[in-house]
Amino acid sequence: MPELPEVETVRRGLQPVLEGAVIVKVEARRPDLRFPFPDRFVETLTGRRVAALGRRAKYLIAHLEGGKALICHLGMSGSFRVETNGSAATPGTFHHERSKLEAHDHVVFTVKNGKRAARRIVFNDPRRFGFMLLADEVSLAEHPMLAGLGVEPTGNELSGATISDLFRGRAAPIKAALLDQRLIAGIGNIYACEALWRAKLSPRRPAGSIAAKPGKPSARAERLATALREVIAEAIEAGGSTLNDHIQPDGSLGYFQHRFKVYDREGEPCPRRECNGIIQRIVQGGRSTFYCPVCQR
DNA sequence: AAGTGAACCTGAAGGC
DNA sequence: TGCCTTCAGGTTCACT
Repeated sequence: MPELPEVETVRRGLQPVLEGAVIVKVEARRPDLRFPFPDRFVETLTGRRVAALGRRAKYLIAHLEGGKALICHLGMSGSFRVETNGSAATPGTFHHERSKLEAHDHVVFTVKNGKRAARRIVFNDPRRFGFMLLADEVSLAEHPMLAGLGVEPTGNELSGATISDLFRGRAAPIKAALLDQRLIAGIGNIYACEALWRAKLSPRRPAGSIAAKPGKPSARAERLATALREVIAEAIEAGGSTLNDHIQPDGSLGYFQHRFKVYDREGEPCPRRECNGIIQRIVQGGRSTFYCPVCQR
């Protein structure tokens, strides 16, 4: 389920565990995820200290001392959990046996941070659409997975003018354009639907139809930019609020419960006040789209 | 070139 | 109970 907000929540959860820690052990428990693990995957990571944990769109990037970086994607079903290793009252009692590994636990990192007990960080991914790759820090931005990514929908990078320029001349439905990572990077199926509802824009509308002439403002593009920034920011905030000491009580990270306005609400009344519409489900590009045909134009 | 649909893989849920 | 179909928050590739 990871879109940008979930990945950012995972990043914030792992950051205090990983940053400054040394990866003392790596286990790849199968030869591949979506892609084969790169050559010398385990050897390259073992013994390296994590300098920083970053994110680009839906990619997690662990910057390692020594010039390498680990690029992770969670795919559809990937998640990390940090093993708490018993009670906090008995530090240093880390157990090395793999007694608690579960189905689809594909990668196990053991990290040691200063005097604290070693901890295991486990990557679980039933569908194996996730992947882990290695890159050189100096050419990270040119890595094939990152080079073509579009603008980040966080902060102030994404403006109405930017969307107007990106969408101008495009005949594809605006919903499809939002999912195109080469334009805006990090929007997934849920937040595309949610943002379009907030902006009162029909997902069927051609993307180019909200663009203004170059240099002119577009009220629709401005609405969409604001909706995207807000829905992403609120989701990150909600995710962060679920983190207790950066680790959820069950040890898992990143997946928060959120009540969506239209996503997965086919047949329910539109939650917008003074709108009498009923949420519809349509299929665009093979993916479900949920929207209100009354207030979204 | 841009747009659409299938493919990758497993598990959950619903219909019969 | 069990078998079948459909669907799932992502990306890539092949085809029109």
